[in-house]
Amino acid sequence: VNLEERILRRMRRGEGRRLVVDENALSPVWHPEGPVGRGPTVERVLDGLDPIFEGRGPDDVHVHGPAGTGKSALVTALVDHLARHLSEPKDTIGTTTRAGSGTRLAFAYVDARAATSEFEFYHRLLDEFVKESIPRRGISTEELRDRVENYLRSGRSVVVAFDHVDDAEVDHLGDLLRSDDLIGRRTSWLTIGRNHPDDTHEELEDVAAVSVPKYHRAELTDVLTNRISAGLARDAMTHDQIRDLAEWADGDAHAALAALLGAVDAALADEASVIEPSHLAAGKASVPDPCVSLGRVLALPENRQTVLRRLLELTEDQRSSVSNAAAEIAAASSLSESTIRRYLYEFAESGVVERERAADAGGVGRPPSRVEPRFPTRAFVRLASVES
DNA sequence: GATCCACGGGAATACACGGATG
DNA sequence: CATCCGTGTATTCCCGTGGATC
Repeated sequence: VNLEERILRRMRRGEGRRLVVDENALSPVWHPEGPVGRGPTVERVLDGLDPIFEGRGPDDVHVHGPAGTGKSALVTALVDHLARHLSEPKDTIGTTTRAGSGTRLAFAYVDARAATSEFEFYHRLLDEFVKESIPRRGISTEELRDRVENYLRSGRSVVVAFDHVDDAEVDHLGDLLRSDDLIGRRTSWLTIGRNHPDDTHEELEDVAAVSVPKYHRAELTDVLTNRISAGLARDAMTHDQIRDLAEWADGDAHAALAALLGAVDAALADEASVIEPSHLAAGKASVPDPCVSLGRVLALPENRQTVLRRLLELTEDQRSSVSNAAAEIAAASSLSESTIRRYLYEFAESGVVERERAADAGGVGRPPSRVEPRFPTRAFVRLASVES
């Protein structure tokens, strides 16, 4: 047997085995540089931002629409491109102003899921504006705020895209939008959320709203086809399967991608080279019906993600009460049982898990509640597998 | 020495149920 | 019968402490 043949044989084997070409392309929390479709929506957002093209700060805009409609994808791509074309290179803080260059613009994208405190918010903002790295310890929130103001002092205008405003509890959002100080005056907000502005924060009431419609089945099929041709081996999925997935997801791209990744996970566990119907079914089953977005779960601190991962390893039985689950998890964790219990209640509060009143076992006292995950389980395990 | 925030623990409150009380 | 009480859990709320980092 000659070398050529040996190599060809290896290649064939490798090809058969390689179901996934680029897992990133399949991830529900990854956004392509150029979103598929959504052209008219982009236009309407740009209409709202139009003054920036004349060097003025625009009025606030709120983009809203149901889950999985590509809001984040659209806005991240937009901010990215705008920054590339319209903003000046990042400055160091003390840099003196160039005279006579008109209003200077800067853009920032902040995810409320990650920036949960005022501190995190300003930190992220500075990170977007300024070249030098900002310390995370030993510096006060006030100090950060002052630095932001300082940055704005030289007449800059900034456009801040603030994503997921109604999804986490951002009580400081109100203060920010209403604030009368330099930050309030020189900042144009591009907020993104599920709800119509009237139902989100009172500060958003008069803001121009752009609504993003749900994907039609054909559009979602296109989105999926794009992702799949980039992420999976050729012919790993049939066109019918893709259509079926799009129909099942009912316009929710997030759910579709989460199920897809779940299906891929199942196929890999099977060492299969194509997605079988059973894999697709397993993928769908790994996305519960009321289901929080993967982005929210992955934005949780590492310790909590670990707890969630352990939770998924428990049997039905072990999840039959909060205390029970907490005890089981604590056994294999460095965290105390009481902390884990608190986490579980927090998860329930934010919808990441659901507490279901157990069919009462006739015991004395308040009946326990079973713990059910409400996030895409297989996709989560795949994406969160940052081993320690 | 300063800062933020994750941990951990415990107090307060809610709920379920059976039984006693009016 | 309606209400209250006691007991045992479940759940929520709150806050001091200390780690890690600047």
